[in-house]
Amino acid sequence: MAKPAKRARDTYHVGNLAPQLLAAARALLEEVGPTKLSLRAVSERVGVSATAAYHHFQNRNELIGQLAAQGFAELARALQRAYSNGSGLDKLRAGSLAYLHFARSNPALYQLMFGPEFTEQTVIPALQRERLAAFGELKRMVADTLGQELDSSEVRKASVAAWSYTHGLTSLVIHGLLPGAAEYSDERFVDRTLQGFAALAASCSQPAQ
Amino acid sequence: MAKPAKRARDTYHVGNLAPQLLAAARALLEEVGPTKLSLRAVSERVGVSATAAYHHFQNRNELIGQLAAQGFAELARALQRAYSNGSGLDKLRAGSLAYLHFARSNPALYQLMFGPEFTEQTVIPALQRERLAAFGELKRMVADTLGQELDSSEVRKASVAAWSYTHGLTSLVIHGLLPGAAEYSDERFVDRTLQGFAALAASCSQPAQ
DNA sequence: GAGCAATCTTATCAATGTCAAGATACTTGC
DNA sequence: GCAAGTATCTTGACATTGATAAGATTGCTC
Repeated sequence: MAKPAKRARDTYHVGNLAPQLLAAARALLEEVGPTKLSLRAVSERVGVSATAAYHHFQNRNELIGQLAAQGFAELARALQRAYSNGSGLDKLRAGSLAYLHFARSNPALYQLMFGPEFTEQTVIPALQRERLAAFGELKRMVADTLGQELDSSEVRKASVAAWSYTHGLTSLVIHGLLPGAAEYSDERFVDRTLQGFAALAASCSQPAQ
Repeated sequence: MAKPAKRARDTYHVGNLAPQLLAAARALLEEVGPTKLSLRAVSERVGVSATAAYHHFQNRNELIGQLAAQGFAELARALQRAYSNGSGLDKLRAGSLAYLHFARSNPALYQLMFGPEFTEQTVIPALQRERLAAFGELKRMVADTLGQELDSSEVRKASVAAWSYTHGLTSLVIHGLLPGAAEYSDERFVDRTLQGFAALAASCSQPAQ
C-alpha cells in the first residue's frame, strides 16, 4: 500500500530518466525544429519537473550534444550498411544516398548535428568521438574504393572531398535552398549532382574552345 | 538652448535607427556567435531602448533575416569580383576561394545565412531574393565555364554540384570539423579538396583492378 | 532499521522576445 | 507660425526559458 500519502507528491518520477529524456528530446526535436527545443518541454513530455534533467546532464548543451552524438552514430551505421550492400563502383553513390536519406528522415537532428551550438569550446567528448567515428567510416569507404592505405594523404584528401560534396548537397536540400527540395527523390538529387560534377570535370580537363 | 527639460529624457534617440541596428547586430553577431545574438544587446549597443527595434523590424527574425540577406549580397559581389579577376580555367577555383574566404572572414554571419532559423515559412522576402541572386551569380560563372546557356539543364546540374562542394567544404571548415581548420590557408583547403575530387573521379572512370 | 547518497521537486532568479500604453519628435495643412 | 496628426522612442509589464539553491523522497548499504 501507499504510505499515508499526506503530502506525498503523487508525481514523483523514479529511475532511468536520462534515456527517457533523450528519447523525448529526439522526438520533440523533429516536431518543433532545432532552434526551439526547450528543456522544459522535454521534461514535461516525460512527466517530470523542469529541473530534473540537471541531475543527468550538466546543462542543455550536454543534452543536445548527446542527441547530436547519437545522430552521428546512426549516420555511421547507415553509411556502413549502405556501403557493404552496394555493388562495385556504385558503393560510393550508395553511401551518398544513405547520407542524404538519413538527413531527410531526420532533418532537425541533422541541422543540430551541424548546427552552430557546438564550437570547439562547447563540444562534448561523446559528440567529438562519434563525429570522428562517422568520418572514419567514410574514410574506410574511400580507402577501399581508391585501393589505398587508410591514413594516406590521398585518402584523406579524397575523404574530405567526398564529405564536402555530400554534406553540401544534403545541407542545401535540407534547408530548402534547392527548388523541389520537398518532392524530389534522394536518387534524383544525388545522380543529378554527380552528373554535374562530371560536366565540370570534363570542362576542366579540356580547355574551353 | 534645450527646452526646460524638466522631465525630458536625456536619452532620446532620433532617426536613422534601422541601419544603426543592423550595423551593431552585424558586429555583435561575430562577437557572441550566431546563436546568442539578442535584440536587447543590439539595442543597448546603439544606445536605445529594448523595444525601439520593433518600429523598424517586425520581430527578431526579420532583423537577422536582413543580416543574412546582406550576407548573401556581399557573397555574390565577392564571387563576381573573384570570377572576373580570375584567369582561364582558374576562374572557378577563384570563385571557391572567394566563397571560403568570405565565410572564414564572417563565420558567424555565414552560419546565420545557412542556419536553421529560416525555414520556408519564416524566410523573409529580402533574404529569398538575395539568396537567389547569389545562386544566380554562381550559375553565370558555371554557364560561362561550360560555354552553355544559363538556363540549360547542364548548367543547373553543374551549378548545384559546384555549390554543394563549395558550401560543404566551407561548412566543414567553419564548424571546425576538419583538422587544422584554424591555421590552414584558404588555398590549401580548396586545392587539396580539388585534388581529392580528381582522385575520386579517376578511380570511378577506371574500374578497380 | 538507521544513515547516506542519489534522485526528484519546489521556489526563485536573470535574460530574453514581445506587447500595450504613454511620451517625444517630426510633418503637414492652414 | 502653429495646431493636429503621425512616426518614432520610452517605460512598464508579461510569458518563456535556462539555471541555481534548498528541501523532500527514494533506494542502497551496513
